[in-house]
Amino acid sequence: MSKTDHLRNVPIFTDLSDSDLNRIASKMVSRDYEKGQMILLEESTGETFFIITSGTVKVTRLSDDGREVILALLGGSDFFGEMSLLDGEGRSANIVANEDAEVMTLSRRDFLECLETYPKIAIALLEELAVRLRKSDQQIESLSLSDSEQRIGITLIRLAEERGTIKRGDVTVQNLPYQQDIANMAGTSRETVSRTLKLLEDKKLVKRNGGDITIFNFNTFRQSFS
Amino acid sequence: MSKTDHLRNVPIFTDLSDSDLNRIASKMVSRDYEKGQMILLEESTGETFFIITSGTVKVTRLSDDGREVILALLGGSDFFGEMSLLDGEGRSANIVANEDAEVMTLSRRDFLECLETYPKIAIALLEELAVRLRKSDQQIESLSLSDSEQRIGITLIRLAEERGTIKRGDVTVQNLPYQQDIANMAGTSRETVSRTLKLLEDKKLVKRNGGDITIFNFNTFRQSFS
DNA sequence: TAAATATTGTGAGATTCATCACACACATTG
DNA sequence: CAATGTGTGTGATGAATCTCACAATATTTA
Repeated sequence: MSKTDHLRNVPIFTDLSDSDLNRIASKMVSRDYEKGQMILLEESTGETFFIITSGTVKVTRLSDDGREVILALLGGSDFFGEMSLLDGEGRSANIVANEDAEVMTLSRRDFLECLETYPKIAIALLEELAVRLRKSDQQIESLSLSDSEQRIGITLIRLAEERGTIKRGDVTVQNLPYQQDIANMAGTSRETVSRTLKLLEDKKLVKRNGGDITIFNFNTFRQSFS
Repeated sequence: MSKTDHLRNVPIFTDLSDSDLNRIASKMVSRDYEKGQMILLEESTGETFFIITSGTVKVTRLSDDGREVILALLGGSDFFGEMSLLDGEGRSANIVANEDAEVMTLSRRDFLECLETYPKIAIALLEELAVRLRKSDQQIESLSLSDSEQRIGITLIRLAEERGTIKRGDVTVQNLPYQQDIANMAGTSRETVSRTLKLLEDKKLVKRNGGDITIFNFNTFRQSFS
């Protein structure tokens, strides 16, 4: 797939004409990262905008004592790096390749120029940030009010909505993240994730199979956890 | 103060000329709310953009059983309502007047037209959303990793940064919110807030005086809580 | 395939914190 | 002033869940 084709799939660029896409694509540079490799470090100032063309990355914050919070898992056509380009602050999160990943990058100058030149991009980006903010708010609510079973349920829902496949009302997520990562997404401990997944399986709400999980009756499941 | 003057203080409008500000101001309508009055309800679709001209409001989410999470306290020159205008989703939070408040409103159509007409507004709004997203991420981290003392400390820092007055390195916040509201901001219980504030006072980190609180050595305080 | 490593499962004890219950302080109101 | 309301302080208790320790699988590597 060409650079231009990749761009077309990114929500904030979908409104552009082919020639505009080409113009932007010509300014972008590809980079590869191996699993586990750090793409962006918390301390560095953000100078680059990234679009993921393959693989997945995780967006994290780390505490002094090394504990990790996973803010998001991003995959193909998702983008990141825009925050510090926009507000000029240093990075607030780390980005790590969760599996081998390929990204396209745009420099700060070119990115900001895009925003000025194509107001549609700015507006589409506003929409995207609004969606992210909304998700963050939901997560803050769930961390504040829900017990660990609920939070883990909600985390499964997030995963299912992002990478699940539907089949007759059931949703299967292949290659569930490690329990430690689920714990870091749900704000709980790895052991609690282990016990809770077993509990959900005992309740016949989900079925595990190797690294995959199937959520039965996804709509019902979702309702009972939010 | 005239409508135009109010607009000038709002970060996303600061770059505009007086005549542009006047144009926008002419489309805005003032409204008053009494303490405790609901400004926006979770279920309604957002059709209005709001700028606060006086008073404060709280942005909350409610669980089924009535427990509340306070996502933000907003005051003069802050704005809200933009999220559902941008992504078209229904509102995700409630807005309540925390004390008597006066706001200026802009209709959906006029707001979106502003964005198209003045790309600078769109870019400034992007910056603002980036800042908010950053704060949300910090809060998610603190809810995930910190104990209640830390979370309450961080909440005090948020309050101090938004409405505190500095004096020789100490910061005083006048009219601290009720303990129940602090609890709802910090994701803990009212009783824990009571005990923790006493603890912080015993440690000589803060001093309470009526409804006011002084944080000694604010920079040190901030460092030890983040 | 065996060995080594990584991931998951599970019991038991320690700990934090929410909750309940009620006392106390302070202001407001009839 | 009594009476009522609203916010705060504080002990006791129990439940949720974190942590530690180690066993059981699964996966990768030699």
